[in-house]
This record gives sequence, C-alpha cells and structure tokens, in this order.
Amino acid sequence: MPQPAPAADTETRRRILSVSAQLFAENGFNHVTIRQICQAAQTNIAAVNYHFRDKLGLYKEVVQIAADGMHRLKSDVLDAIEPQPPEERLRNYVRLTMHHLLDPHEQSWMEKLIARETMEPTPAIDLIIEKGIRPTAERNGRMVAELLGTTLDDPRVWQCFLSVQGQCLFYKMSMPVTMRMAPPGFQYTPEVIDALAEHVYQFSLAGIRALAAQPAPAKMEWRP
Amino acid sequence: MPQPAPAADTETRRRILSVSAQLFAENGFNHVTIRQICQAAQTNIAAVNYHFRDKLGLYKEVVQIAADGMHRLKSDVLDAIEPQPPEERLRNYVRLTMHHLLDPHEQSWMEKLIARETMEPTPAIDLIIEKGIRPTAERNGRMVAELLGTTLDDPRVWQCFLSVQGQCLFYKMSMPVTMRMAPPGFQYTPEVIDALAEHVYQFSLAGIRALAAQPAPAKMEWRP
Amino acid sequence: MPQPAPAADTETRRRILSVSAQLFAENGFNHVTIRQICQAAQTNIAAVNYHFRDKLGLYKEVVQIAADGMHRLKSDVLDAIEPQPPEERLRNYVRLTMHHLLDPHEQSWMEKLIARETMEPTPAIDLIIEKGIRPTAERNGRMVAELLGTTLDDPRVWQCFLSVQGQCLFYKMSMPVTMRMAPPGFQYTPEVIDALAEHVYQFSLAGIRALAAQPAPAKMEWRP
Amino acid sequence: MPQPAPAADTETRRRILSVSAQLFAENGFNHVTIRQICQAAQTNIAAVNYHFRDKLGLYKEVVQIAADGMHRLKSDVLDAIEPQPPEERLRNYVRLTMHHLLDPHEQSWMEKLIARETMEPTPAIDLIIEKGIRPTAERNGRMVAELLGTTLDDPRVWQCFLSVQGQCLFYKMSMPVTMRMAPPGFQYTPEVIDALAEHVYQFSLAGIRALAAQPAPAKMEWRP
DNA sequence: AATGAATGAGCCTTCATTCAT
DNA sequence: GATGAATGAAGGCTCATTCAT
Repeated sequence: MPQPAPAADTETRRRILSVSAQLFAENGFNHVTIRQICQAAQTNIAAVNYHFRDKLGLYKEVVQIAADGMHRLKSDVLDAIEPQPPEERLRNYVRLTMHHLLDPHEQSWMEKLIARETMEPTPAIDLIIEKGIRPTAERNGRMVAELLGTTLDDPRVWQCFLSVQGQCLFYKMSMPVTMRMAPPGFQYTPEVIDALAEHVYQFSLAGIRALAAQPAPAKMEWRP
Repeated sequence: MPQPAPAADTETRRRILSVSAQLFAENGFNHVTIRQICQAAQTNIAAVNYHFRDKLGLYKEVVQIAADGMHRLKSDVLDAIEPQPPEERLRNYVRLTMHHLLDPHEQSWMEKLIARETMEPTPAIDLIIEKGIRPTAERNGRMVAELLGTTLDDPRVWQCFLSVQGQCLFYKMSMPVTMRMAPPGFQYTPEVIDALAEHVYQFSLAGIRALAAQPAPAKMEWRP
Repeated sequence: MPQPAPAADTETRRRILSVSAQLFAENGFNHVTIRQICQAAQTNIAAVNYHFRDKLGLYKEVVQIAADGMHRLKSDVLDAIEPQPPEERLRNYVRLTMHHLLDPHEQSWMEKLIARETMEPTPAIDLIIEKGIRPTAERNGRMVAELLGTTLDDPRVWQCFLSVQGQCLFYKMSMPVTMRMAPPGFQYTPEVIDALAEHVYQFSLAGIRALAAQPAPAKMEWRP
Repeated sequence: MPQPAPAADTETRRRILSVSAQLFAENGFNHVTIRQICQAAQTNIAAVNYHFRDKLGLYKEVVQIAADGMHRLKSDVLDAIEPQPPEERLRNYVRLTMHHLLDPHEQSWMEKLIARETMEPTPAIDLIIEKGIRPTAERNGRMVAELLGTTLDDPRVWQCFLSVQGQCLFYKMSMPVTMRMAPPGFQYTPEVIDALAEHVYQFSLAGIRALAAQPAPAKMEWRP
C-alpha cells in the first residue's frame, strides 16, 4: 500500500525535513523551491513527492513540528513560572518569551516560521492555532487574571494579555526595521534583551494594576 | 543605449500605479504577477516594463508613494493632537493610529503595504524608513517625553513609545490569527476599535507614569 | 487586454497549428508533448501558452479546424452527388468516402484526428459532433430515405445509413490489423479502394432494398 | 545476471493481472499508471517490475490472456451455431457477437482491450492476431461461403465477412459518439441490441445473396 | 507613447524504474 | 518471495522580460 505518504523515519526523510524547516522559516513557503531543498538535503527531486506527496505536504509537516515545538516550549515556560508569586511569574514570562524571540543564539527556525505564518498565513495556519496556541491559552489567561484579581471571563484579561504579548512580539516582527534604525553594530545581546524585558515588565505591570483598579466590566462568554 | 524610464504622467501610467498599489498591498510583491496588474489596469503586458523598467521598479515607485503618504498622514495626526493636553494627545494618537490600522473602511493600501514591508522587507524598505518613519520620529518622541517629564535623550522615551506602538501594530500584524480565534462573525467595527484603543491608552498611560516615577537612567546619544 | 488568447494570425501561430495538427492526428493528444510541437514548429515552449492558453486550448483549436474541414468535405460530397439518381448517389457517396478515408495520398490529418476522437473522445468531441457531424445528418439521411422510399422519421433510415457508414469506417478503423493480416506488400491503391467501394455499394444497395420491401415499422421522433 | 521474470503463480501475481486487465481495457496502456495498478491490487510499486519485468511485460501478459480468451469465445460461438442451417448460423453469429460487444452486463474486459488494440495497436497486437483472430479465420469464412455458395478462395467471401463484421464492430467503436448523439437516457439494453442485430442480419443476408447471384470473380490465393 | 509577439528560465509534479534489503 | 526507499527523466505550465514595430 504505497499510497499514503510513507511515515517511516528514514535518514533521507529526516534530512529533507531538517533542511526545509530552515529554508521555509528563512524565506517563506513561496520563496523556497523543491530544488533548493533537495539540493541542500543531498537527495533527488522526486524524494519530496515520495515522502510528503508534494511541496505543501512537506510544508504542513514542518509546520506541524513547529506547532508541537511551540506548544512544548510554552508549556515549559508556564511550568517554570507557575510556582512563583504572580509578579515574578509575569516578569519571567516576559523575559523568557523575549529571549526565545530575540536571542539570535537561541532563536530557532520554529519562531521564524510561526511568526511568518502569523502574519501571512497559509492553509497550515490552523495547525499552529490548534496545536500551538489554543492549548496554552487558558494557562496564559490565568497568569494575568490573578494579577487583575478577576476571572477568565473578564474581557480585561485578554486585552491585558494581548498588550503584554503584543509588546514582546512587536520587537520580533519589526526587527527588520528596528535593526535598520538602530545604531550601527547594535545587536540583541542577552543583556539588551534583559533590559527590554524588564521595561516591558514594569510597563505592563503598571498597566495591569491600573486596569485592576477600575470597576469590572461586563463578563463575556469564554471560549478555550 | 538604455533609455531612462519615461517619467511622463500619462493616464496609463497612473492606472498601473493605482492598480498595482492595491494589489501589492493586498498580496505582497511576490504574490502579484505583472499579468494581474496589466489586466486590472486594462493595458498590455509590456507596459510595466516600458514605464517602470521592471517589476521592482514599479514596486519601488509604489512604495515611494506610500512612504510619502504615510509621512503626510502621521503629520496630520500629530498636527491634530499637538494643541491638546498631553494625556489627550496620547489617547487620540492611539485612537487614530488604530483606526487607520484596523478599520476596514478607512484602511488604505498604504498601511497594508508598509506593514508588509516592515515584517518582510524588500530593497524598498529604506524608502519607507527614510521618508515615512524617520521624519516624524522626533515629534513622536516628544509626545511621550512630555508625559514622562523628561527629554528625548532619555532611553525610557523610546522604550515607552515602542511599547505603545507595539500594542497598536500587534493587532494589525496578528490579524490573520486573531480573526481565526475570534468568535465567528467578529469584525473590527469602529466601536470595537474604539474600545481597544481606550484599553491601550489606559494601559499605556499607567505604564508611562510608572516609569516616570522611577529614577532617571543614564542618558543616551540621540539620533534623529 | 492580453488575457483572451490572441487570435491574430501570425506566422508562428500558423506553424504551431499546422505542426500540432499532424502530430495530434498521428499520435493522439496524450502522446504528443508541447516540447515536440514547439521543436517542430521552431518556436519557444511558451508560445503555445501565449497563443492557445495551454495544450488543451491548442488541441481544441486543431479539432475545431478539423470539424470545419470535415463539414466542408461532407458538404462537397453531398453537393457533388445530389443531382444524380438515387443509386448513383449511394455508389458515389461510398466511393468518395472510402477514398477520403483510405487513400494514403488523399488522406489528411483531419480524418485521422476525427477517427481518433471518435473512438477515444476527449472534451473536444462535442465540437466534432456539433460542427462536423450533425450539420450534414439530415442530408445523409435523405440519401438513404429515398432509396428506402420512406421518410426521415422511419428508423430503418438510420439503421441503414449506419450500416453503410459502418462498413466504410470499419476499413479505416481496423487498418492496423488489416495491414498486418494482408499479404505482404498490400496497399490501399485507388484501384483496390474502388473495388472495395463497389463491393460495399452492391452489398448495401441489396440490404437497403430488402428492408424497403418489408412493412414499415413505427415512426420515431426525429432529431436533427 | 538478469534474472528471468519469476513465473510462479502466486496470489499477488494473480491479483496484479486481474486488476490491470480491467484498467488496461478501460483506459488503454498509456493512461494507466503502475501506481494505479498496484494500489488497486493492494501491493507495492515494485511488484510489477518484480513479476513482469516492466509495464509492457505486464501488458503483454494481459493481452496474451485476452487473445486466448477471445479465441475460446469465438470457438464457443462457432461451435454453438455450426449445427444450424446457414441462415440461422449468420443470424446467431451476428446476435451473439453484438451482445458480446455492446451489452454492458456481458461485456468483458477482453472485448474492450482487443477493440483498443485493433484501433491503436501496441507491440502486443501480434499476439492478438496470431492467437485471437487467425485461428478462427477459416471457420468464419466457411459460414459466409456456404451462404454465397462458393469456396474460401473466392474474394467475395472475405469482403462479405468484413461487411458483416464491420457493421457489428462499428457500433462498438463509435459508441462514444453514438451515445452522445442518441436521445438522453439511451442505453444498449438486450432488447435494443437484439433489434440492431436483427437489422444487421437482414441487411447482410440480402447483401450476401445479391452478391451470390453475380458471376463468380477470379479466385485468389488463400492464406489462413 | 505604446503594444503584440515571442522568449528562456524555472517551477512543481508525475512517471516508470531500480536498488538494497 | 517481496518490498520500502530512492532516482532521473520528462511533462505541462507560469513567470518576468525583451524585441520589433
């Protein structure tokens, strides 16, 4: 039964996956050719068709891996901070997130790929949402809810979380412009990232507390 | 001898520019074909090469226009808010910016094009930085500096400005994901945008004030 | 407006049409490659796409021409025999038809192409039916009807016509086998074809007359 | 050393043969892929090459079986009609042949495959001629010769036989066109086929008798 | 000032086949 | 006896570009 894509874990298959992950993350689905991939993976053009049916099949598998990785990463972060007191939790969430996003050493192809899909989605975006984002949504919300002193069905929870997340991701997404406007030689060193994270933390904590002091708005129906 | 691109302002040329602006903004440089453009502009395939040398030449001219327009738009916003007291200035800056970014009625092709270039730059990105962003940088900074009670060479100014800008742009950039996770039928109506803007304003004002209360850090060299 | 296939009558376009007609007739749609065509037509691979949108577009235009030619040919035959008495009409119809089908000198690509489509139709078959077959159906029927001494709504008309046509076409369609079973050196010379035609005529005339002598069956609804 | 195709009669081998016979008959050699065959036969892609050396090898074996089957079928028909009086013999030959060719229930893959090869031969055509057609040629001829009151070396024998055979096969070969021109809902039911066969019989019997009445032409050398 | 015609490079995909186990 | 993995050739098509008018 050779019809379903062979799921075997061959050396060639692995090489194609590894190579194409880098390329897709760096250049986007449409800017990567099968030829590039196969050349870099030292294999034949038809191998992609054999192992992944077609280019999109390969891409979806790469995205699948990225989504899984993203979920694991986020889970790790949340696991690490959950025992801490609320303020420290936020501080470390921001710090770890920004390091993952900006540190050129730590920065994996997954982040790039997901950022790319976020902004310019392909049919594979659903995988990311369902496997990478939604599963940790509730835990994310609880982190902010506690600081707000409210529950997940309070709209302020998500607005505040998005404000925090937005600040972090903004640095990632606008890197091309930032790097061009920054002084020559500027780099996102761990120290620089730490400083930025501390700023985002201070800024956001104050924002959250200010909103916590306001009268609670109408609750909303909450979906996972 | 290579004839210079005819700069004449003919009807055909204008039509190509207008049409390709929309298409580039909507789909990105690489996802638009010359055929699409020429079909929509009701002209023939060779017209683009005749008037703009090649596809990139056309794109650069479109970006140029967008950068100019962006500068004009930002200037208008700043002009409109400058007479107001500092808090109102920030509130309206956020509100107008978010409406420009999110309101599907108001949303011009320029915003889309620039957002696209910001995240995935082409050789035309420099035009946007120099003509669209840098010229209003100082006025942007002053808006925050006054609230912080400090000067442009205080690093908190830019960090706070980026925190504000980041929240606004985040909604734009992550729209594809947001729309998928939002309840079915959700839309960015003017009322929804107003509410989001108000949240960002409250959140940010508190953040700025919190940082203003801290001891001033070392000044930095300031560049336009 | 370069979108619709350019209908201009260029030299290149003509060459492609001429060359591909031969190739399609000889080898069938699926056994001819665009590369073959373009090489034989001394032009570029993209020319087919430019002039005919795609391979099927080219094929349909070829079939169109064949259908028109078939119609013209049949009309000529019918024009030529109509002044004659009924028996001569049938004799010459058979003779001319078989010469067109079998004579290797006269045999054009059209016959081959249409025979091919008849047996193994592509989406282009409808063109042949509507433009090449149906328009002369009525005149064909009248030729037999007169010999039968009946009208077009008599089912014997079509059965007899198909018996005549079937004998003629059979020689064409089973040529590959016939040639292999015939004595070595056998060829469809004009004299051989004349003899075959005379046989078919005698055989069919007797068949028609025998059926004419029978009581008339129920009439049927007649469609063009 | 090139290992000879394993001739063993395994289950897998049988399944491939059975499945590919259907597919080849339905779609022709070139329109069937090895993948289709192997998928339908629930085996892997390499099996065809293992058992039959290559695609053509498989095809030839299928044709071989078809030729044998055709021979058996024809022999059965001739066996069944030989005891009957000459006229009944012809009537039943036509009737049985047309049912085999046209009845969608009875219609086996062999008929289709052979019709296909007849019109568009592959290197396998010789098998059909030698094993499927030639062996019954003499008995076929005798059926007509008796009605003509002549011997096998009379050229009228073969011309008349081909006229009969031509009418029968014509309905098969031009089915694609016939079905399109027939009124919607038309089908080759057993009753319809019977009626057609009766017409062909009446038509042909009259044709044969008319030729029988003519003076005998020069004899020809007769080959099996 | 503008265009219809033509081009060559390159893309993704599919195919029959073979290799190594 | 049988198969999963891998391969190279070829196919149709699209693209941005240029030529000649």
